[in-house]
Amino acid sequence: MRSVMGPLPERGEATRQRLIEVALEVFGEFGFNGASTRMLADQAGVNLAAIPYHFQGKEGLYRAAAEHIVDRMKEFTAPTLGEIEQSLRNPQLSRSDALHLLHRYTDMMAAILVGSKEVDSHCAFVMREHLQPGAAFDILYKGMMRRILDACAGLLAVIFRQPQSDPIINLRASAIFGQILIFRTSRNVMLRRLGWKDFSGDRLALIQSIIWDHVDHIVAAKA
Amino acid sequence: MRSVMGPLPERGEATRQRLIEVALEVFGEFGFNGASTRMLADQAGVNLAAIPYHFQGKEGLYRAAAEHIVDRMKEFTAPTLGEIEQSLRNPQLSRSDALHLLHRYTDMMAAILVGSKEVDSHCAFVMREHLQPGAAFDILYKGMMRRILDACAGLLAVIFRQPQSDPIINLRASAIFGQILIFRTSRNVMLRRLGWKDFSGDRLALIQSIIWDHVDHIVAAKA
DNA sequence: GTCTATAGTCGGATAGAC
DNA sequence: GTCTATCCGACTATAGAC
Repeated sequence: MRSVMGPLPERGEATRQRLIEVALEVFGEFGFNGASTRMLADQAGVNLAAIPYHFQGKEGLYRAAAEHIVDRMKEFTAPTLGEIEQSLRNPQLSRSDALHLLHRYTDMMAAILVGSKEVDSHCAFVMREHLQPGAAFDILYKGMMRRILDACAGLLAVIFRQPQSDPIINLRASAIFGQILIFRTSRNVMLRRLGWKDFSGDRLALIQSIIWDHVDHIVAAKA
Repeated sequence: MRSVMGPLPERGEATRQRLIEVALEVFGEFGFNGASTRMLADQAGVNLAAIPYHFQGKEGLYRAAAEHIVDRMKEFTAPTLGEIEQSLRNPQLSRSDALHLLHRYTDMMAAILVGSKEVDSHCAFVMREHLQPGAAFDILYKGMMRRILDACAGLLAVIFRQPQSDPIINLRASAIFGQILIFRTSRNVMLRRLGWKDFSGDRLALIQSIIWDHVDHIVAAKA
């Protein structure tokens, strides 16, 4: 009989998991200050005191949520980013191969940033931390943002035949990434203008094709 | 003698002005929840009770700050946007004229969004409200964002010979605008990657030239 | 590991003197 | 119009029973 054996050893882990899941949503929607520990505990169905116990406080839970985002994002991006990184290690990588990889890169990033409803709160979390770097900025930058931008800059360096350290290459990479990111940062404005409810299905495909059309023209003249 | 005549009638207006100035900075830096009425009152050098008295509460001050941003932004953008709007009313506007206006548009928006340190807090305020629409979203959207995007979409409609209502034109306008906006939304990431302290002077000019290089290639094939 | 109860702090708004 | 004093609610964190 369980009742005489005390709590299951896995219960603590389950409580941690539930808190992190809820933290992603609640911090994403309301921000660090806007979210209260009561919200978090109630929505996770756990006791208020579990937060300081498992995470040494509200900020610890916030950091744990950031680490979880990095892990999930790695799952999504690892196949494409890994292939790009491997290709970039080959000094004979051709421009047409780099172009092809860049196309896969923009499609993948758009699918994640524009299309995925699952990561809605994840993105809001990251955007907020971008805007006002706090306890989780380093976790997010070193864990994912740097790698994502490095991949784009690396491909552009091959296409433009410039060193990747060139600021211009990095600025180009940022601008190109901005074409994708705006559909996330200004999602509410876009949807309102277009009279759309979301960016799902065919609409994502349309956005992907427009972004690639733009990127293709940007790099075509040099390739 | 002033002392027997009570407070100056202008004092109330001065208090309002100081509160709004401080509100722009403090709400911009800490967000609505992160900013406390005590911060706001202390930093403005006014009494705590002045906030509910003049603005019917914290949220009223927040809305007043949003209206102030709209007014300031109109000052900056009015010359260029006014000219674009006037040109667009001419049904014979040529593609090369539209192209020229688009160049002025991207340069102006980049100067404001990337370069201007003065509006640092204004931008943070707006970005935050984009991310999580609240009491000020309508004020900002109807007061400035709509007009800014309409101008870009209008020019693209001429260049691409498509109706401005076409979703594709609006998606293109958004993507182009995203190339500029990312230097604001991801400013902290960019500066960190480049090892720069800010985007002032020559660096702004470099960013403007890269953005126009991209936009020019995007639209050149069709013009 | 989880719970209740509570401490201690800080939040925004208000009443009433000046 | 401004100020002080204060209310009351919400917050995070903790102590201690189970």
